[in-house]
Amino acid sequence: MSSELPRQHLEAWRKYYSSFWRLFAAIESDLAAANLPSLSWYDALYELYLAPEKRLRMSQLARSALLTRSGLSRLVDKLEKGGLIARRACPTDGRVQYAELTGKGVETLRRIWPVYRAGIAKYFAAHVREPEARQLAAVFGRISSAFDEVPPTAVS
Amino acid sequence: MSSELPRQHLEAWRKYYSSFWRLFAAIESDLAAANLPSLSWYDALYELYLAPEKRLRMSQLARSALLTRSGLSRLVDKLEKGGLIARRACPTDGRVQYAELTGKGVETLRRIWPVYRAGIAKYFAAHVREPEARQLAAVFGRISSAFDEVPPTAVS
DNA sequence: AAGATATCGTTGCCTATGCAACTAAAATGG
DNA sequence: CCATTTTAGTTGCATAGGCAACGATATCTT
Repeated sequence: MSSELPRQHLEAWRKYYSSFWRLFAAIESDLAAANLPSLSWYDALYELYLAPEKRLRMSQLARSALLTRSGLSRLVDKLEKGGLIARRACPTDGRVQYAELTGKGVETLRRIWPVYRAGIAKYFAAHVREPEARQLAAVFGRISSAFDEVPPTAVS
Repeated sequence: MSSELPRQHLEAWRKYYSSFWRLFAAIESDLAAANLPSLSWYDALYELYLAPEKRLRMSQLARSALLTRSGLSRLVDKLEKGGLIARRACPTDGRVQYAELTGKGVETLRRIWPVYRAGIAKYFAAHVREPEARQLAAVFGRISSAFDEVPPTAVS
């Protein structure tokens, strides 16, 4: 377990960390200014949009949308109240609920995207050259997928 | 205003975004497991640690710690209650308050750092080669500093 | 097949933090 | 030098989201 942390890496971390918060705040602020829902709504809707039949189990949507199950449950309440998704019972397992994207949900996604895209372009992409973008995708792909590895079964 | 968003850049954004949340959650979770304060405490304490005389005005600390002034005000309440900082009035301007790091604050910073560093190493640095780290620092430095530019004076 | 255990989603409760309104203290300007 | 405006920090109120406990259902064990 490398608790080693070279100077360059620490520097990279610090800039990564602070740039993220600033980017995030700037984009959220643009969305709010346009009277659009926040990124957490977008994330959940988009995951459903990508899913087969535009629906996912609650707990899987939670994972995809980077929330806990309880957090997701409440988010789904709001999305459902707004008519953006519908809860559907699973016919074969009485415990599971599906969240299914509605037409209105798709429409909302389409209203959010232009503003979100503009934010990504303005605050992020404008400062990243194409080869750098490829590199970032590669590096963060590795970092992210390390979390997907099978969790060590108790004592690994 | 390039609302243009090339494929590579979008891909980089998505991975950047999701890897950040996972990293952040993992590190926070490690800190909580070690009975240590969260990153927001660390960030504020560390900014004070770097500051001349280990103190900053509230509003400047807010900027540095990536919080709003109101959020910072409450954070400072807790840090003060824990004896990690002290509020000090400014002798020349009755409106300003300084937050000043105490010895106990420094000590807390030192208790947090090993766990934080291990998290950065394990979840982030382990997946980043040295030249990549340099590149990340450069790119995120550019992104971050774009936010420091003089704000456009009303109509720019 | 019945009891024990595990899993899924929801809910109670708590904390963090943002916005807008407020107070006090400067700064400005007439 | 008083009146207005600006600035710094704090506070009321609201929302987001986590943890742990719960109820319902499914799976496993004997």
